[in-house]
Amino acid sequence: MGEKQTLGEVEHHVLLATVRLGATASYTAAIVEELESVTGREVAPAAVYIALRRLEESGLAESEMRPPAEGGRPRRYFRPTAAGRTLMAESRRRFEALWSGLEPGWGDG
Amino acid sequence: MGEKQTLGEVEHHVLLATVRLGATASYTAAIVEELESVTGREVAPAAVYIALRRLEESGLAESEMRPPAEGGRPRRYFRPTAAGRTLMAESRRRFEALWSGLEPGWGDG
DNA sequence: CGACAATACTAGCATCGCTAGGCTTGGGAC
DNA sequence: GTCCCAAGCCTAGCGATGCTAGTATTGTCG
Repeated sequence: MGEKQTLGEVEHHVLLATVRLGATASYTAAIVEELESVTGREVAPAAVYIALRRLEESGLAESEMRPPAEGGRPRRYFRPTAAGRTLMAESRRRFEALWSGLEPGWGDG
Repeated sequence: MGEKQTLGEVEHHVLLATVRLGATASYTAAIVEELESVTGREVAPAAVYIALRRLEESGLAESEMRPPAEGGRPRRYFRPTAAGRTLMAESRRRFEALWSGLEPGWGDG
């Protein structure tokens, strides 16, 4: 049923951030910070959180509540499933195929 | 104000196809064929057409009806505006930043 | 204890992705 | 010419995604 074929841009970014951060650091606020620092674009925590939950619904990510090692209130940590990783890789392959032959900076002026 | 900040995956693909095809070949059916041959993924002509029209509404693409050089009924030819090219380049930069440090095939297994 | 800060979470709307069609028109058969 | 067909344009409308504006919960510190 919920066989998704495409990832939205934010969904894709958010999944990539969970990979970059790893299992011990990928909760909402850290993902927001990672995305802003790597891409330079602001993103609302709720947008990230909702994207993650909807990805979980469609089987592309999974999560668990867990108190951080340093102590403090429990957070929800996310990571992509195998299906999520496959879809990310396919999406990347499609973009690279379309970009190939186009100079990286051709649209800048 | 229609100041778009992000491109959907299909929107982005479709804009890239218009660039690849150039001004004399970028009408709906040709774009569909280009996308399928380059990305290997099927896409409906109407999905492409609607994406292009919505991009035009938000100032990221422009179009005109024109009979093809070979003769035949007029077609609508599309191309990205400067704003569209800028947004494509920014979106690409964000993806590459997030991908950097991750092997291209890490999600394949 | 009470206030504060961090974080999870929800509601709801605008935009995007897609399917299932209908409409128009050039060109060929006759 | 006129009838037909295929190419290709275009629309309606629904589910998925992106985002804003919040509320709820719970550690920690004074």
